[in-house]
Amino acid sequence: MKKGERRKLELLEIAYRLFITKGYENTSVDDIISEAGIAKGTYYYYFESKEQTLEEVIGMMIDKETETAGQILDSPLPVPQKIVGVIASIRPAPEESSIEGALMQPENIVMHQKIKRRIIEKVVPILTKIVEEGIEQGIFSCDLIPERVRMMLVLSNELFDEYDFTNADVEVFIDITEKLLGAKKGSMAFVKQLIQSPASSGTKGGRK
Amino acid sequence: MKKGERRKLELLEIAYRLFITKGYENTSVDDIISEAGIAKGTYYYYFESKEQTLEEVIGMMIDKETETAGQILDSPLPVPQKIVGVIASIRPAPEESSIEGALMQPENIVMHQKIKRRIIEKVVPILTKIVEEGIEQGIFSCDLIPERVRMMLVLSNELFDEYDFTNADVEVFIDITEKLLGAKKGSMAFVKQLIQSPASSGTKGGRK
DNA sequence: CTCCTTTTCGACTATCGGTCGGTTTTAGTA
DNA sequence: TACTAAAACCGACCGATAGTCGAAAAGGAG
Repeated sequence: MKKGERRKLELLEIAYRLFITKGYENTSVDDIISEAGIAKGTYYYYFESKEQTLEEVIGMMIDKETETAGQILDSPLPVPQKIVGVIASIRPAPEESSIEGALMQPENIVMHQKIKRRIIEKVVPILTKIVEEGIEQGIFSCDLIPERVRMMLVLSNELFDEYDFTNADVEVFIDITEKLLGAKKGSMAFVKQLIQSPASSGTKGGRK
Repeated sequence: MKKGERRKLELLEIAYRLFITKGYENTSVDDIISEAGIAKGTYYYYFESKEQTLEEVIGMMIDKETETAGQILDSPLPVPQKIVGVIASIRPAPEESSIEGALMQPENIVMHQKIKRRIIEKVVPILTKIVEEGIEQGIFSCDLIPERVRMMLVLSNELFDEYDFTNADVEVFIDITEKLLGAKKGSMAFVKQLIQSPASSGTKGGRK
């Protein structure tokens, strides 16, 4: 049936917006249904629980955030750019920065954490293929690729999700990436241009 | 006054135990007070909120988990062993594995995450000093030490907190650590002996 | 004893996630 | 068109839970 699916999508979008602006914990089911103009029963006709709604909202976000990564894999870009592109694609887009800002508020750790985990899981195979491509081209040289790729992703997530990361962090991250993949020293240095350290442009300093 | 502090500590210990066994979300304030044999009002005389109780419980756990790290710093162990010791110290002790097991249940992500963050923040300066010691001895060679140390901790936390990590993960982690600190290849290989991969001894395979 | 502070009490409130029995809409079918 | 079964919807109600509050003990210090 069509009707039902449209309604569910509508609810999902309302939930998405509310979860992100107010935080998951601070959004009540009543908030969602009053905004949608439906009754409690209707909500629970579409969702088993509030938690399941969160899970589906997260699914939506992940699909949105990872589809770019897939496109990059099939693009004709040079391998190092592909890697940067993929890592950048799972970072907040400029126009969504306010969203991601909200994502990091303390009341959203749950959602944030779940998203990160699932994104990594989905991106590892993509990045693995890219690295293998780089190895064939003689740019990289390493074994245990999925494991290495996973660590890269864990690091980039953990570091760049912070409120502020320093230029030194970026420096070290590039260094690790090169050594991790057995790339030539400096071959990833161009990343520095692409990543804006919030600490270097802002007035407030200090970690965390 | 003495009376009050003892009571608070008592409550904190009950909360600690319940949070860990049942999970933070699944532990009600009523659970805590009924176990302590006090009234609701008394609980809120000592704590502003349930959330603040969690914060204080976490503080306790962190003090306990990081005091070992401090002792290792001042011990006469060789530098590589010190590093392994520190990293191991912020991992679940064998006799506490059931506790940490509960820590990783889905209902405890919040607590778990908060703990990890704060432990890393506290351990970075300690590990930094150890690495500096290693540099003086010519074992390591690198700059930007706090940043590198932080990444090591982020990785070890993220990897070894998983339900299962493979031998390949350990392999790569060792490789990264050596390259990160500019250590000689193989100088950290002895770590392998110390870390038991749950995937290698268990029957169930597959990541996550 | 009196006065003040610390500690304790428990009934009460507000909110929230979730349930349930029943009603209306929709869409297919005779 | 009339009937029917399924899909969609409703909202009163429930149980649990975090947090409040005014008052009552408990415990000194003078």
